[in-house]
Amino acid sequence: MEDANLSVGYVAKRTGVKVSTLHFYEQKGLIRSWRNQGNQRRYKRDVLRRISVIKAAQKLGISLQSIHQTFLGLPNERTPDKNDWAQLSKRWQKQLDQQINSLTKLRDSLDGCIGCGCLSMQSCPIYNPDDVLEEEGPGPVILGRNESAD
Amino acid sequence: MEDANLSVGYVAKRTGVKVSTLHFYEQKGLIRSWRNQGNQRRYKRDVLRRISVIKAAQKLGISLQSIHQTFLGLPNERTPDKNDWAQLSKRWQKQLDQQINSLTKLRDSLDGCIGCGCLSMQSCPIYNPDDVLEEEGPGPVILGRNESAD
DNA sequence: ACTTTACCTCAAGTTAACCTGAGGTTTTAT
DNA sequence: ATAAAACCTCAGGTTAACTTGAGGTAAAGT
Repeated sequence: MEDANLSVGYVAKRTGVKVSTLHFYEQKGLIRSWRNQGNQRRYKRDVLRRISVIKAAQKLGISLQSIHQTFLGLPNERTPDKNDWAQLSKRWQKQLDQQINSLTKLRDSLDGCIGCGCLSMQSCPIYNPDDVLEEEGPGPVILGRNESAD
Repeated sequence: MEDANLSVGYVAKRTGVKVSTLHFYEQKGLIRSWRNQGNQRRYKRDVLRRISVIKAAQKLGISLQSIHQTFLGLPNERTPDKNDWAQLSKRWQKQLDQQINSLTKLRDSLDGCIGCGCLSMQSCPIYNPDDVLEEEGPGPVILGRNESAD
């Protein structure tokens, strides 16, 4: 009953993803399996959690790539325990916080900004909620009072 | 000075998108242009706002498709005015609100949930922050106290 | 006038995240 | 002992949102 060997079909049903997706994830290094006599995949139970974590992370807009990166922090030898997962959770919470923050700013400025006459690609909080000004270009051009901007 | 005819290059520089992207958007019906003598694209000034709105919406995770849909609400004959844009803004604010809500729930339940023993594909708030239970399948299977779930 | 620079079109390539199908083997159910 | 259901591999397809490139015209700078 420990470390049962689950079939793809079972895992697929349990997690709601397609078998092909499991193949895909395996190929991407996100999950692992061993093979039985007849070359069929078998999984440990922790694959279920892995997959649910993948799904969760995807909801946050995190790419498989970066999920993969994060998973590198998990132990390979032993089955990850609560602490291991909790750490991932922490990481993603930060990301989540930032995302919520960005979106909140965006929302708060949306009405005032999108409807106003000052929409600027370079300086508008809508376009640049937080962060990155576009690098290139001969200096910021502001849509503004100086030009009609509709 | 009204309804100036802007070139692709100018629009590209102003908005920070590539010329090819403008072609692409036009082909998708998101922006419009007319041609000059030499068959070159010319834009009205409102294209700038359109593009910034596209960018904004994309930050919200809204697809071009649905942006296109929303844009259908804009007047085609006349240049959209503040009211027109404000209405779009309203729509997206709702979506934003929901998104923020989802993410917040997700964040709040993340630590408690991902680290616990009850992670369930079907019922866990991580996996289903708000909404949709997976349709298919012979009834929800819960990872839980009944089975070791790591 | 001449040479860059900017545009144009159309076809094809790119990345992410999967899905589909063909052709063949293993398990499982009866 | 079979037939059906589940697997396997590998190649190629799909969608979104663009980007790149080839081959050629137009506009701008000097």
